[in-house]
Amino acid sequence: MSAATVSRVLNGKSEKYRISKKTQDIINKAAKELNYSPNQLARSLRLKRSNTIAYINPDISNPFFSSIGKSIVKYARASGYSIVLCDSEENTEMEISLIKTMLEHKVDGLIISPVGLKYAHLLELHKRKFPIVLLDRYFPKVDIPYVTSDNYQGALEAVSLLIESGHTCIACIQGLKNTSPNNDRVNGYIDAFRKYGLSVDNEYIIGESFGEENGYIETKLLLKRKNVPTAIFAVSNLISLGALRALKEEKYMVPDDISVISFDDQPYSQFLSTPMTTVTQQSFQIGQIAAKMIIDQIASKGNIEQRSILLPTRIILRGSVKSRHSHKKTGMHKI
Amino acid sequence: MSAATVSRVLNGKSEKYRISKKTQDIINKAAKELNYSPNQLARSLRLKRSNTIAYINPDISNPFFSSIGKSIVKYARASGYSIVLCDSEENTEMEISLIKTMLEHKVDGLIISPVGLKYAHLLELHKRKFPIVLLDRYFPKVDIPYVTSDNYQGALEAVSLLIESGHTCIACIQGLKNTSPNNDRVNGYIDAFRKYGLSVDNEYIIGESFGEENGYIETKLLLKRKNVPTAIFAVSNLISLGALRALKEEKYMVPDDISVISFDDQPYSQFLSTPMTTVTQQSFQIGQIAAKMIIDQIASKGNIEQRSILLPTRIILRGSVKSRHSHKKTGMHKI
DNA sequence: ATGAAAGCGCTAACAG
DNA sequence: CTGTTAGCGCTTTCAT
Repeated sequence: MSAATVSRVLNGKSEKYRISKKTQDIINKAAKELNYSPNQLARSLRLKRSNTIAYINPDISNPFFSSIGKSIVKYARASGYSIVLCDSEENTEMEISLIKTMLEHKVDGLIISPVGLKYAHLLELHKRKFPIVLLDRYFPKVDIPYVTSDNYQGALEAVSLLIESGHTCIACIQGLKNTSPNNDRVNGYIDAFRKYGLSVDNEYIIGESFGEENGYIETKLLLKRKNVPTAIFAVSNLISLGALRALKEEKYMVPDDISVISFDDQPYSQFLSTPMTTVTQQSFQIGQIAAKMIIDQIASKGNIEQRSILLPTRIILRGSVKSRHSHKKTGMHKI
Repeated sequence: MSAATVSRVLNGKSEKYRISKKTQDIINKAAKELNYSPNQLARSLRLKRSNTIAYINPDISNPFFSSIGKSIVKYARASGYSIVLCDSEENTEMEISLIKTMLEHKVDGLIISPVGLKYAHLLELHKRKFPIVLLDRYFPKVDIPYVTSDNYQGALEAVSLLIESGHTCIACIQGLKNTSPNNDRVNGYIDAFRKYGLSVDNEYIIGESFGEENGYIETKLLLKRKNVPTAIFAVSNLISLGALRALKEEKYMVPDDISVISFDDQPYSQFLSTPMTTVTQQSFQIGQIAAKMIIDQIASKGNIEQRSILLPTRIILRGSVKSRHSHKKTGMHKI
C-alpha cells in the first residue's frame, strides 16, 4: 500500500477515488492494529489550514471570560475546530506577542477580547482578510466585526434605577479607561444623569482597572471624602467585590448606608451578604455567536461582509439598592 | 543567502556557525522588512518538538481550574512553552478524544486534571515515557506523578471543626464518586467521626457531582428528611453555592439553622450572606509546580523519576459554622 | 483502482 | 563562513 492510498482511505475519500473495498479493509485494519494517528503538524503544513482557532482574552481566571471561553470551545468543537485559549494579562504587548505566536502556529482565525487600547495590529490582520472577530471589546469607527453586549444601554438602565430610587450622588468606579465596555458604561452613567436633568460631577467617576484591587482602593478613598456618595455603580463584577471588601472594612452596610449596583451577574451574586442587583450579560450567546462568525469568515476566506452584533443586557433586581424616597428598598427581596 | 544561513541567524546560532556580522545584518534587516515570521508547524515537524504543553481539565469555567490554568500558562510561558487549555466537560470519552488530538498535534507534554474514573489511557502514555503530570486528581497505586492538595487532611480538619463545635449529624455532599479528591475528602469526613469515637451514618454521605446543581438537589432532599442535619460539609465551592440556593429557598438560615463548611475558597467567599468557612487550596502553587514538573520531564525525555507532591490546605474561619455548645459561633467574625 | 513524485517550510549534517 | 542536500509526514496531481 502506498502512502497515497492510505491517506485517501483514512480521510474518507475512498468513494471519490473508487478504492476497492478490499484495500479499504486492509488499510483500516492495519491502522487500528498499529494504533496509527496522523501527524496534524504535517497535515496542516501541507493543507495550509489547521482547523484551529485562537481565543485571546485579558484574563482567563475572570469567570466572565472563562465561561465565554467555554462556550466558544463547545461550539467550535461541534464544527470540527479546536480552540486554543490564551491569556494576555490585560497587557497590549503580551497580546501582540500572543497574536504573533498564534499566526506562526497557523491558526485559521482569531477571536479576541483585546486589551482594547490599541488596534493597529488587529486592523492590519483584518485588512489582510485574516479571519478575526472581536468579543466584548471593540473599537468604535474601526471596521472589524465584533460581538458584545449593549453596555451603554445596560449602564443607562442601571444608573437610571439608582436615580429613580432617589440617589443623586452616585460614584462610578470604572475599569480600564478608553476601552469600549468601559467607555460605553461610563457614557451610560453620564447620560442617565442627563436624562433626568441632573449634572454629572466628574469627581465621582473614578478608577482605572476591571480588577478587584481597583474596586477596593477607590471605595476606600471614596469613603474618606467629605461627601460620601449614597450609591456606587461598579463597572465589573470584580470591582464590586473589591468595593464590598472596602465597605465591610469601613463598616458601611449595603444597602442601608450605601447602595451598590454592579455589571456582570455571577452564580454567587444572589448569595452575597446583601444579594447584589446586577446587569447581566448573555455570555454564553456571545461566545457562540463569535465562534459562528469566525467559522463563517474562515469558510469564506475572509471575503464575507460581517455585521457586528450587540446583545441586550438585563437588570436583575435584588437587594443592594435602597430607595431614598420612602423607606422601602428597591428590589425584589433581601434575605 | 541560502535558507540554511537565514535559519541559523534567525535562531541565534550566528556565533556557533561564525556567521559574518555583515551577513547577519543583511538577514536581520531583510527579515524585518519582509515582516518575516517563521512557520512553527514546519519547524515543529522538523524538530519533533513543538514547545507546547496541553492542560486538560474537566471544566475551564470553574474558577478553581481557570486560576490553576492561569498559573500554568504564566510559568510555562516564562520557560518558553505555550499552553493549550482544553475542557473535557467532566467526561472521560471527551478526555480521551482531547488527548488523542493533542498527541496528533505533537504537544511535548500533558498536564491533566483527569475526570478521574479511568486511567488506562494515561498510564499507557506514562509507560511510553510520554511526559505527563496529573493535577488535582490522581490514581492511588498508579504510578503517574501528580500534584494535588492534601484533601484527606483538609476534610479531616474541616469535619473535626464541625464535631468539636458540637455537631454530630453532619451531611457530606460529595462530588464525582471514585475520583481522588472526592474519595480523599469523604475519607477525611469518615475518619473525623472515627477520631471522636462517633459512628458514621452512610445515609448522610450523598451527592454525585462537583457542580452547583448537585449541591442544590441534595440539599433540597436533605431538608425534607426526618432528621435534618445540623451541618453540611460541601466537598466543592460549586456544591456549597447550590446548597446555599436550596437553603435560601427553604428559608434555612446559616449558621443559625444549619452550619456549612466548604472546600475551595473563592474571592467572594467572605462576602456571602454569611461569610463561608472554607478549606482553601494553594491553587497558584499547584499550577506552578505542575508546570515545573512537566518541563523537567520534557527536558529529561521522560527519564526522570518524579515524586508526587501533596500540598497542605488551610481552614479559613468565618461565620458559617455555629457552635452548639454555648451560644456563640465558631469563627472569627460574621458581618 | 493505485502508485510515484513533488512540495508544504523548516533545520541539521555534511561539504567546502 | 556559507551553501547543498535530505527529510520531517502528509496530500494531491499526474500517470498508468
